[in-house]
Amino acid sequence: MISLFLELKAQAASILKDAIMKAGFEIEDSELHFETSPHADLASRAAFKLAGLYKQNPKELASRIVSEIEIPEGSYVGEVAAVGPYINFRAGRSYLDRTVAAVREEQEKFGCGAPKDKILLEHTSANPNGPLHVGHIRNSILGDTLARILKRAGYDVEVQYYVNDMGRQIAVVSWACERFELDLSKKSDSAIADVYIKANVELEKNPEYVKEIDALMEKVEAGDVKTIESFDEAVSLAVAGIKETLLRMNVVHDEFVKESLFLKSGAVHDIVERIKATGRTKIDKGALVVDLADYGFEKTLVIQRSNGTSLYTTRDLAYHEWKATQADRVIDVFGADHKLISGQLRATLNAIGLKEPEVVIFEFVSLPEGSMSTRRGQFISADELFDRVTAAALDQVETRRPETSAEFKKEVSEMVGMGAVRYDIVRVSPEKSTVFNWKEALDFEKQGAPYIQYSHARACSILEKAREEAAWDPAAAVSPSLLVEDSEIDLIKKMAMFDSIIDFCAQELKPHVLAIYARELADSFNQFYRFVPVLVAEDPQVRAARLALVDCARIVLANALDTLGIGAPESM
RNA sequence: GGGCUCGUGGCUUAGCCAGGAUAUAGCGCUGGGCUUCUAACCCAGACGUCGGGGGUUCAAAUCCCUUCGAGCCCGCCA
Repeated sequence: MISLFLELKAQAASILKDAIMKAGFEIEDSELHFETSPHADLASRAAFKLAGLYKQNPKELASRIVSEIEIPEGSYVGEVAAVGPYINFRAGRSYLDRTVAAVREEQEKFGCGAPKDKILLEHTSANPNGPLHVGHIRNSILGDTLARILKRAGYDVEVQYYVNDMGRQIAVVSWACERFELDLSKKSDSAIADVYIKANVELEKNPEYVKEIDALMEKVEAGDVKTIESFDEAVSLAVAGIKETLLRMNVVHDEFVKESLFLKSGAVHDIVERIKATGRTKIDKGALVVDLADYGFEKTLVIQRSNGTSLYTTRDLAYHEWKATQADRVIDVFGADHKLISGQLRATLNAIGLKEPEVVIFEFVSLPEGSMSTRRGQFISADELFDRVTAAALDQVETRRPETSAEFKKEVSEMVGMGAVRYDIVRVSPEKSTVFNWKEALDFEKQGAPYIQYSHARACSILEKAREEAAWDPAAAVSPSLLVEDSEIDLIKKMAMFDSIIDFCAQELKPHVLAIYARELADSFNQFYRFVPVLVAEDPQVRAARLALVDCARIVLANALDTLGIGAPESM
């Protein structure tokens, strides 16, 4: 079904356009300039535009246009008024009633769009040389939330993690596993990081070891079975740990695709030949480089080392070629350090006539002492963050709900803690760089995930009580028109926005907008909760309508939380 | 040195691409509210040269120029 809010906007546009024509002016649809505003459900600045075109006073134009307004029977538009140069539209009763009905009908499907194209989304793809750290999870959370938004918007989304199983860093890991003992009493990715860090210290001290690393890489590229096996072993250990961390975050990948696949299949060789065929390549100090000057890149892109081996970039080109055949759209979530290389990757793909990925870039998360680095052992692991956050959440549950079972406390603290982490990261727009701070990460006394979850739990609690009193049937017919309090109307209007928010986020690839919406929705519900009694409402019809509204709020809050990948506890 | 991104009350942050109504919200601060459906809540208040300077425009946080500050990139690493 079509989005309620977008339908309201479409109806407002048509009404406004008719009135403008009747007033004797002409205007393009794109010049109606609708916006949401605190003064109206929809406000048009069209009078400003016409004032410029017809050299007249915008205030007078607005009131003249409004005097020509005719609202058709059954329209979602309730009233239109000129306030200064603005033309303000207010949604009518049918819009509110229709919203309540739609949420009750569609339940967990509310906000879902019509089926759309296939999208292949890649995110996280951290090197398997250690555990995920707090920088990586910005990628995971952004990517996973995006995937959830796109799915709800109607896209057929497949999510992939691209596993570097043959780069230089993995050669170092493999070399490290031979040289140092793995402490397998630890989580496997953390054990890998330990030896990887040691190996890097060793390599710094004795640069001649670099030759051993080079030799390993050449062997892998040549298909040496034993070396490949030892790489695989190390990679599997790291990936197993990474998967555990992702699972705890509620981040889902459909497929883990290994880089080496594209070398084995010959795809890397083939794509190098095709790039050569464009005449853009040349040999620079023995290495094969691509000239992308006409795409605005000063520096050439190296796609083959002087010893003939491939690079990450080369294999990534082959991976992207394959992805292009798998889906209508390809989306990559990368850190800011990939800005240049992803631009060069896109240019190269374009040069050989392949579909380019849409790249979502997020800026860095650093520590007060500087940027994070697995190699130098300077990072805070995601696991440590999760442990400390859920422990802090458990403290809260223990003081707030001492009477509950240990199992309940554990479950709720996991939901609240992980929700807090996800929300904290997704609420900030990706182009903002951030500095990680423990005090802030462990602080629940702010309008974050727990606030939204709490609103959901409150709604559930009311419904549970109503059920206990055997006085509520969720499917019973009600009259939404009885919902006339300001806070009721605000809440309904906020719920009606959900599908257009999903739509916007999917179009702009901006998950933080949904995070903000979810908080505003919780705000609206909490205000309703504070000012409007539900269970003790005197009129049974009003009580039934309000229970239906609480149920609607529960549904939309749950849908919003689900799209953010955050658990929705029924009690907390 | 060159490129990209960011700079909004003490702190965090929305709005900027598609310029317009008193600049968004949270934390913190001040004051108030649980005999009423979970107070992880609600209400009220104080706090702002939208980094600085110039320009375009009837109108600039938003567009253009310039300058300062921070982050990232400019590897035969990924």
